[in-house]
Amino acid sequence: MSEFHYNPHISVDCVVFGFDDEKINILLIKRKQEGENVYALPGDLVQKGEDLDVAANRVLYELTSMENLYLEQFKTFGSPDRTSDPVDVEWIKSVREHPEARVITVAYNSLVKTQDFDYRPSSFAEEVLWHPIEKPQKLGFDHNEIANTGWAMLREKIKREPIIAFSLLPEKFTLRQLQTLYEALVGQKLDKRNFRKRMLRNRFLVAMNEKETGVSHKPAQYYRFDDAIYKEDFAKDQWFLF
Amino acid sequence: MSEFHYNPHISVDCVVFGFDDEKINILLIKRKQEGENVYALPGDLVQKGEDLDVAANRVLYELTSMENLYLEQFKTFGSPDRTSDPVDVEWIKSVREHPEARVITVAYNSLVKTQDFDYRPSSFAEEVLWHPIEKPQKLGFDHNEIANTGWAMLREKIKREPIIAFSLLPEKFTLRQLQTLYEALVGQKLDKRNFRKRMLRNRFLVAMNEKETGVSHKPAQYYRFDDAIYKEDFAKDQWFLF
DNA sequence: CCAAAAGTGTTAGCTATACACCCATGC
DNA sequence: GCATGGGTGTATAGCTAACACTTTTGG
Repeated sequence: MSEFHYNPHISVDCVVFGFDDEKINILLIKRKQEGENVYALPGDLVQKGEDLDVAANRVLYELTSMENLYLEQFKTFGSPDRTSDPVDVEWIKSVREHPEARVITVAYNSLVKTQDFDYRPSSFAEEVLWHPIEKPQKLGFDHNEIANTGWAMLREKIKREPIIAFSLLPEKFTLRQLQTLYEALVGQKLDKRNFRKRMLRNRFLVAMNEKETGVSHKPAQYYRFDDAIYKEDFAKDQWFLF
Repeated sequence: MSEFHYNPHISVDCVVFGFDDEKINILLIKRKQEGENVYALPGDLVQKGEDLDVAANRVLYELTSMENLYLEQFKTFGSPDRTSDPVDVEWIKSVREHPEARVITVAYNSLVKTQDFDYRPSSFAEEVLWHPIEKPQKLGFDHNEIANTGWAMLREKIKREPIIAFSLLPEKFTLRQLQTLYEALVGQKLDKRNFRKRMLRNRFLVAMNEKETGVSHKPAQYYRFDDAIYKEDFAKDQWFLF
């Protein structure tokens, strides 16, 4: 594949986190490379004249077939020696037209439900996988640094805008689901009664006329997230939980 | 000046805020350009193989002679049409070797005391000035967007790490000075008694054996910021004010 | 009837906010 | 002695955190 229409100096990398109703995972690819198993973040060069946000979506699509997720830029990594590991250097030589070029990379974050997206490796990705974030995994290039920074910044952001969390739940959800999600995000257990008290103060959380069925215990109330009420109450800045 | 050693696609822009003991200002340059007075952020292309953080410091130095300030990257701007205003296009043609190249720019933030730095225009800067942030000022390129984003992100950061604020005060300072600074940062007046109560809970704020002199009112107690106590008390995450 | 998760209230300590007067100094 | 900004306390309302038992369902 010719690369004449790529900007040899600028790449994007995508740090996609996925909630599987239990824990948070990170989306990785396995590179096609002789005799080595190298995991990395999905990322590649930007095209000439291509908007960065557009590039992030394209690159993720080309490698994983995932599309229509909300990617947000969080940091640009540009130290000249970010690609110095011999294994990485060899790989760059095999795929890049200007392997010697110094590349800065603009990193993007996303947070999705794993089950909302099908994925399938293509281009230089041999495999695509969701890797649990609690389990350490060595990545190529400086991708460990990028992924760790991305996770830290995403958590900071959720503290400021917890609304993000609701996008990870189904239309109707129970308070237990919401609490499990919050616990995965903050990385610690929370008190059930206090969690409910605080959460239910938020008017945008509305009880539905529906309960769980088919569970072998007291069925839980379903709630939904009301976007209109949310906007009304929090036009400006206010926040409760955290 | 030849540009063969510059990377034609990557630039840095510096959004430097300065506190003058009263209000917050932003550092601007006036470009040397025929018949137009164009204000802009200090910024320029990155050199080949140059670390981004290094480039930000170099560029700021070359344009303003300011050095040794702490610049922190906050966002990268890369829409293909960020430089479309005819006045900007003309200017680019006059100084760049590859005027047609699409440039993404990595933006850096800083927050300093205005009186700590001498400045003097050089390179393509005709003038360097501190501009009060309350007064709107049209800037070249997409620099208004960059400056506004930088200000918003700096304020967010100070909420999370208010320690930054102390770097803007002299070694010894009064609580009134501290309060004036906080009011400039949050953009609103605060209650004097409550401010003092909360602030003085912080052990790292230590009273000195010294008071103001030569003022025609009750002289104020001087305080200093104790870095060791700060680190001890807040090794992790805790914060009070805000 | 047993297991499993849902659902529910109270208390104590702390934090935020609102608010008004006396004090020390220079001129 | 007067103008100026420094410095101080209290009361109230709201929030956080800790903690244990009853309810509803399926099997």
